[in-house]
Formats: sequence, structure tokens, C-alpha cells
Amino acid sequence: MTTSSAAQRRAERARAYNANLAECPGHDLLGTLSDKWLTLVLAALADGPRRHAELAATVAGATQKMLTQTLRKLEREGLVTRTLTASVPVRVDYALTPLGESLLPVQRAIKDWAETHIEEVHRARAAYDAERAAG
Amino acid sequence: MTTSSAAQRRAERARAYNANLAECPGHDLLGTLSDKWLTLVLAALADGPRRHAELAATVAGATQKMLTQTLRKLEREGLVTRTLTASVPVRVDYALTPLGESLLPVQRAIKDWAETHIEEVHRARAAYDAERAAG
DNA sequence: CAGAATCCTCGCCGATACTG
DNA sequence: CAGTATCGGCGAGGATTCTG
Repeated sequence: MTTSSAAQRRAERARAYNANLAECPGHDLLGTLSDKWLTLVLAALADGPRRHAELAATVAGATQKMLTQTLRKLEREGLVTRTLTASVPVRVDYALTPLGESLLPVQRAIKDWAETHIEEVHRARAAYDAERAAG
Repeated sequence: MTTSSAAQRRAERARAYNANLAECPGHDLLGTLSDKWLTLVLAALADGPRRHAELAATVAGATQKMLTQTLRKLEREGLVTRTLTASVPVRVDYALTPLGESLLPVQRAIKDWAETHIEEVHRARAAYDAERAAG
């Protein structure tokens, strides 16, 4: 039957893609860095430990759900620690682990490139769009 | 009407988020780096110019559609050039621009971090999952 | 205050078919 | 061979509500 061929193809593609991921650890990390919220939270924690509510305020644009979800991911990857203080209103602090801190220079490298070349990118975009509009 | 309040809130969030993006060029770039296909194509072009079909084979897992779409984005950002040779079967070559090449060290930095710390991440994940399963 | 569970929307991506 | 257009499925993520 050709009915399932579509699904099969999809599975095949997925496997090919995952094979790509598997053979290169960089892609694994990229899966992490790619997450915009992850990046933002990581940056927010760079200056020091923060509470859940503080992060919510700092990140600006993140939903409570996404924030929690993101923090869980970071915790799982060993990039942040979650410290729970059992007071009357529960208090939870998040802080970077050494591993998480070791990632900051990488972020910094990205940011540096961006700050150096962003204008060039903007110009390229404008040129491209202008050409499209004109042509 | 309260009908549009949800939509309005969404718009508000979006504006807040975009404000975040605007004030930090790094986020703009991250939007680019975040795209998995972009990264893969960029890496595929690192060794030298490639034709459309070659890229399709190299990237493995990408659809023709995604490939074209990705290449357009890269072109727009000024990271790759698209050279069209008008022979009988049309020939198109893609190559990195200097700007695109300048991005390679950043990719390399990411990859390096990954290769150095990936095991630690894996261990952290395993530990986290184990604790979850046990608890 | 921290976060878990639910519903629902929206946009990405794949498949397919057609042009030059 | 390179590229565009259209349709459809699926999953990520946002709003909302409820617990401890």
C-alpha cells in the first residue's frame, strides 16, 4: 500500500536528520542554544542568582509556562541549579552552575559578532529587499 | 469588546519581546543561528562553493523547499552569494561571503564548547532523569 | 510565589505539482 | 536542474485556571 509511504518517508527524513545530529555534538548544543528563551534566561542569570518572579520580569515577553519549561530544560542539562527555600511563601532561586557559566563566553562570542556585523547584515537585508521590490 | 483582549495581549507581548530583540543585536543574530537548517547549510558551505543539488545531498534531511528557503534567508542576510550560470540546464552555485565566513569561527566556538562539555551535559541529563524516575 | 494541567491557535515544514 | 505555489498535518508555545 502506498497509504503509509508518506509517513514512512517522514520517518526516514527524521532518522537522517537525527543521524546528522548524532554524529556532531555541536548540533546537540545548538538544539539548546537555538532556544531563544534558553538564551535569554541564561543571560539573565549571568549577573547572579535570580528568583522565578525576577526572571519573569527580566526576560520580558516570556510566559510563566515558557519560563518554567525553560528552567527545567536548563536544570536538566546541568546548566542551572534550582534551590528551594521552604518558607511561608515558597522561595525558589535559580543560579548558574560552573557548566552554565562556561557557556557564557560562547554567548559572548555570539553577541560580539552580532555587535560587530549587525549593521552589515541590516544593509544586506535592505539591499536584498530593495532589489526585490525594484525587480 | 473584550473579544479582542486576548489578541491585544498577544500584541503587547510581541512588542515587549521585539523590544528585547531591538535593544540587543545578539538576539537578532540568534534568530539566525537558531535556525537549524541555516547552521547546517552554513557548515556545508564552509569547505567551498556548492551547487543546489550538492547541498541537498550534503545536508541530508532537508527538503528541497527548506533548502531553497534557507538559502534565500542566508542570501538576504548577506551571508552567501547566489551565482547563476545560464547554461542549458541552469547551474546555480552558492558560496559564502566574507561576512558568512566571519561567522564560521563563531560556529566553531560553539562546536568546541559542545565537544568539550557534551559528556558533562549527558551525565547531567541522565542524573536528572534518574532522579525523576526514582522520585 | 512557584508551578502543573488544560485548551487552543498559529506557523513551520513536508508533500505534490507545475514553470523556465 | 533550479525554483515557486498550494494544501495539509503536526507540534511548539500562549492564555487561562487551579493547587500547595
